[in-house]
Amino acid sequence: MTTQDDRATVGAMHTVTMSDVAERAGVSSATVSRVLNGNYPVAQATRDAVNRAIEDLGYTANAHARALASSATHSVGIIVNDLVDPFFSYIVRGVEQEASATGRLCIVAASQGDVDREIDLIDRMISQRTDAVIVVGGGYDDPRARRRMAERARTLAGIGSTLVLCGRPSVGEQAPTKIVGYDNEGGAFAVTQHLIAQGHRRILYLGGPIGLSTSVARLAGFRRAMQSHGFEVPPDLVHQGAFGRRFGHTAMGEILDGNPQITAVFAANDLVAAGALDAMTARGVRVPEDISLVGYDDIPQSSELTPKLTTVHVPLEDMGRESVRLALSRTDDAFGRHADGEIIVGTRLVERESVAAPRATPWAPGR
Amino acid sequence: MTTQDDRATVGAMHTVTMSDVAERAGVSSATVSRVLNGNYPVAQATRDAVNRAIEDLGYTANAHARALASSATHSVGIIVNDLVDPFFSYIVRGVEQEASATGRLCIVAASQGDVDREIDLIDRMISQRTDAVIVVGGGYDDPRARRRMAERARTLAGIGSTLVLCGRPSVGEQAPTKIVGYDNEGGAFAVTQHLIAQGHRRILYLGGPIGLSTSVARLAGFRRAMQSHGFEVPPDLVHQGAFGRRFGHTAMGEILDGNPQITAVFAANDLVAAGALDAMTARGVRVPEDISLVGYDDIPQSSELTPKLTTVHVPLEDMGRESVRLALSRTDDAFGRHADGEIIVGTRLVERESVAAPRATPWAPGR
DNA sequence: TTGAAAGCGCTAACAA
DNA sequence: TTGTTAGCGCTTTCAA
Repeated sequence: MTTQDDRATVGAMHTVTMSDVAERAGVSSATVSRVLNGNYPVAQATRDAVNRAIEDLGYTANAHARALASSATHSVGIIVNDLVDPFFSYIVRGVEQEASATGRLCIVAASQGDVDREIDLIDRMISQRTDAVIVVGGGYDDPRARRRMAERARTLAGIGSTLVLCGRPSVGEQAPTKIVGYDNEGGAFAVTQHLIAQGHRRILYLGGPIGLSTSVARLAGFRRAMQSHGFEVPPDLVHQGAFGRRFGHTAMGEILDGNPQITAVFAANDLVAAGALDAMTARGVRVPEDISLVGYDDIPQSSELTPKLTTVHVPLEDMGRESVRLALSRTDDAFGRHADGEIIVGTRLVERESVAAPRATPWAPGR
Repeated sequence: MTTQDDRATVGAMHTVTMSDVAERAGVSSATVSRVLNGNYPVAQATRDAVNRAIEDLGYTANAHARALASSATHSVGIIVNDLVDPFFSYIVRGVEQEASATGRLCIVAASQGDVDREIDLIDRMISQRTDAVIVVGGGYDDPRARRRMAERARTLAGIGSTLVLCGRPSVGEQAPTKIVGYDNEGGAFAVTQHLIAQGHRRILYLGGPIGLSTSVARLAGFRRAMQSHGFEVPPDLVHQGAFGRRFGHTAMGEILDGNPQITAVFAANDLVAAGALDAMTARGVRVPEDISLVGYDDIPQSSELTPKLTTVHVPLEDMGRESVRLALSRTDDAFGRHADGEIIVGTRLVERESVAAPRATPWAPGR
């Protein structure tokens, strides 16, 4: 009577299908489908019989057959650089939450920042016919990459899906994408202003891959703020490279050893800031007494550093959630004005403990 | 000639299928399938024609139709508590790497520690017919949960898939699962030994959900080490609760304020250790001068704390990779002894800076 | 309220 | 080397 017994009875292992259930319940498979989906009236007695058969047989519907017949996959795809980087993992968490709240499964893949791999992954998601494919994080402004991306956007639109660019700039007006972004340049402008207001003039800009859209925008905001106050940005005070903690640590160490005469550091993201902080602490540089430090993104760890990091808050999890909401909202452009396919989430300066007024004389190595 | 033009020509949007490609290339769809899969010889000229048609039409194979016809999904499923917790995200990263190295996509879902939800997610993965479903992290020793899990394992085995328990204890000898684990109890024993060897006697055990297998094993190792030296473990020096940073912070704070007269803390994992460290630092407790601290897992952040944390290294990413390898290795038990369905990865004590000999008189609040 | 039957888009014998 | 032909397991008209 139990599942196990029945299985044993069956003998040769044969995947249980809907018609097995139908046979056992003495109905047609169409009826089984109806009780499973609950979208058509079925007599209570029939329903019970079917459910009992399902239970007895340990039947689990085949999602692929279902997808093929109904062309509804109940899944979303998401592509990130790296699954352990908090920037991405918080966004993934948001996506997963919203997906699962709407009964969808989440296919996630890591591109490791490789453009070709990213395109390849999108193609695989297209194969999966996911309801949306969400590409996260900055991209490089390569015309070829944009073109390929735009092509994918069209293909996806063609199959009733949506390409969402989350935290990544548009790939062209023509491409049918939706966008969830935030004002990178503005946020950078704001933190820089904050530093300037405290009296800082020689500020080091540290980190971020050269050419990555996110880097470009943050650096631009930094530059604009400096220039709007008539301050120069000497080339030796702009050190780009990467977004990781290790980069922050190494680069900051080298720079400090070169006696840069700076009073503040603008790290391109919080991870870089954390690394830079390590390097400073290791050299006896006090933050913020000797040198002030700001980051970007406000990943939760930032408030757990010593000192707590002043940074720009970006609602990562929300961005993830909004990405799937936006993708799923069928803005029927066929009828009149379509709802905007773009969401710009708010960003704000979070003042904590890593910024103070500059010292009279900048910190110098060799105590 | 271009993709776009052709699409425009088609008129009403109709998903491009294999027979569209076949027609355009003037061959049968079987031939298209052959060039796509490259598993049968196809004349070069034919191959070229087909590829051109694919290109022209912007054809992307439907993975569901493929899965249905071939019963091969090229996907693996993974279920974790929380995607942003480094313990899990490193394992997910390992799984994703290995999956994608073998041409598979990765379906990931978060259970938020909810047992029912976990079972539900497994069922959804079964629906997807993933090549493996990997369940990560400690479980509660609930007979009902074990039974349900064992049932799923059987179902999965029945469809040629595998349930992998990664960092989670067996659900019974009978259940056809594979296991990737590590010696939780032994690791806990080892760090505790280390603390004892330094001279510590009053050691606080902090964190870990009560009853969660991982917690249980770590606490057991702690107890065994203490007892093997004839030391008591007073009930007020065992504070369980959760695995998060916040718990570590709050609980440690309260305990310190109660003047516990301890010389060391064994945090159930690194996150708890990090939180406890914050609480200590905030109260002017110096680690390790006043109180020593150890953690568990060796998440990368641990070596970035101040002081760097002494902890037990667990190869999280490897565990993820091994989980999919193990699941995919078709150990044909039909023919003789099957390879062991269990991998126990090595664990080791990592001595860093957070442990020292105890002070003559234990730290007490109120400076 | 239920059943019959025609696909969904692809793979895999089996023939040719 | 290629085509024909059955399905894979489900949904969804269309009838009854």
